[in-house]
Amino acid sequence: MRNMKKSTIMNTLKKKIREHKYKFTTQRQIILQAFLDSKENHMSAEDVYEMVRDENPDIGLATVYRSLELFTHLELLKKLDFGDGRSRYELNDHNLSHSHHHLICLGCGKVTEFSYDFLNEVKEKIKKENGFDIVDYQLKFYGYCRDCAKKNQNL
Amino acid sequence: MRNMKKSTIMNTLKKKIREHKYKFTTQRQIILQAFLDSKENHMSAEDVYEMVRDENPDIGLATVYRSLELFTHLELLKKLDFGDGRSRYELNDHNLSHSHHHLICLGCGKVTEFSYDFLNEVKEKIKKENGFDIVDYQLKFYGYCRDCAKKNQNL
DNA sequence: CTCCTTGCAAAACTTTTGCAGGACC
DNA sequence: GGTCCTGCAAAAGTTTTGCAAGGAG
Repeated sequence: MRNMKKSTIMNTLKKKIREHKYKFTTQRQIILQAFLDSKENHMSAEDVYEMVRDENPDIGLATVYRSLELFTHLELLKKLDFGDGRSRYELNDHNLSHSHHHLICLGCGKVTEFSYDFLNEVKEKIKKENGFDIVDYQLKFYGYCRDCAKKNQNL
Repeated sequence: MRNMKKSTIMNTLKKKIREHKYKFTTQRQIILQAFLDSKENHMSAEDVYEMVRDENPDIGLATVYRSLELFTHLELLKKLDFGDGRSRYELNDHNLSHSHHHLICLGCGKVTEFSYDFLNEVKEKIKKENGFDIVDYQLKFYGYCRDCAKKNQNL
């Protein structure tokens, strides 16, 4: 998905919203556009609100929250938690078996992405042992990034 | 750790608190005891507060929050997030390579625990590729438990 | 005795909600 | 035109903080 043209992605998102009988409003489009344009991959509601105000200063924070909730429900976004007291969101690339995970630095708080496929082998095991059907999963690693590991050595 | 006598565990926790030059106050002991006694493995601050008031009605909610933060910092507890808007805590059994993960049911919200070791193989890879030193990790699976999967079929 | 810790109350934040007006299809 | 959606403001809920009094070592 990251390789596609932004306008193509927007059309896909638009289609998904309409398929579910929701309206593709200006506000919803602007919010989705923010995710396509942002360099920050993990935006909080407040981050989105600020980006979106540049485009349309009249938009309300409640609308941002309502849209993020809707988009998460429609699986256009994934809701993440990095333990900093607010929820964060990223575009959902619908690639379950090749999804990425997050390396969260305990020193500087930086979040890096990391690819590693392991779901399929575990999925079967969990189904058999627990009778639990996995739809999605989240894997977070906590530790120290290169820079912070270096700083720790100097203490 | 789950197999040890509670009093032995409490002594270990006490020792750890004192090692770090913090005081082992009555309130801190009562809060830790709540974790040892609770049948609920994943307590929110409010859950802890309610358990603890039975023992000492004068304890303040702020004290609970401050203690949970301290214990997490000392790695006596692990802070978890199941996406229900409040943080939850569990005893940290310091068994990184045999740690457990959580199966969160999207139907009924029930959280089940699940053991699966896979850290060691990934740890090296991440160190080499990203220069990132892993200290801890959290793995959550979202899906449908046996009961809810059955209900879904009947729709 | 000296700090660290606590309780209380207030504050700070994030997120949710009610409602009247507006926009989409 | 009917219904869904938005903005505003207020509310709700969780977590944090300031401060004076109290307790542990």
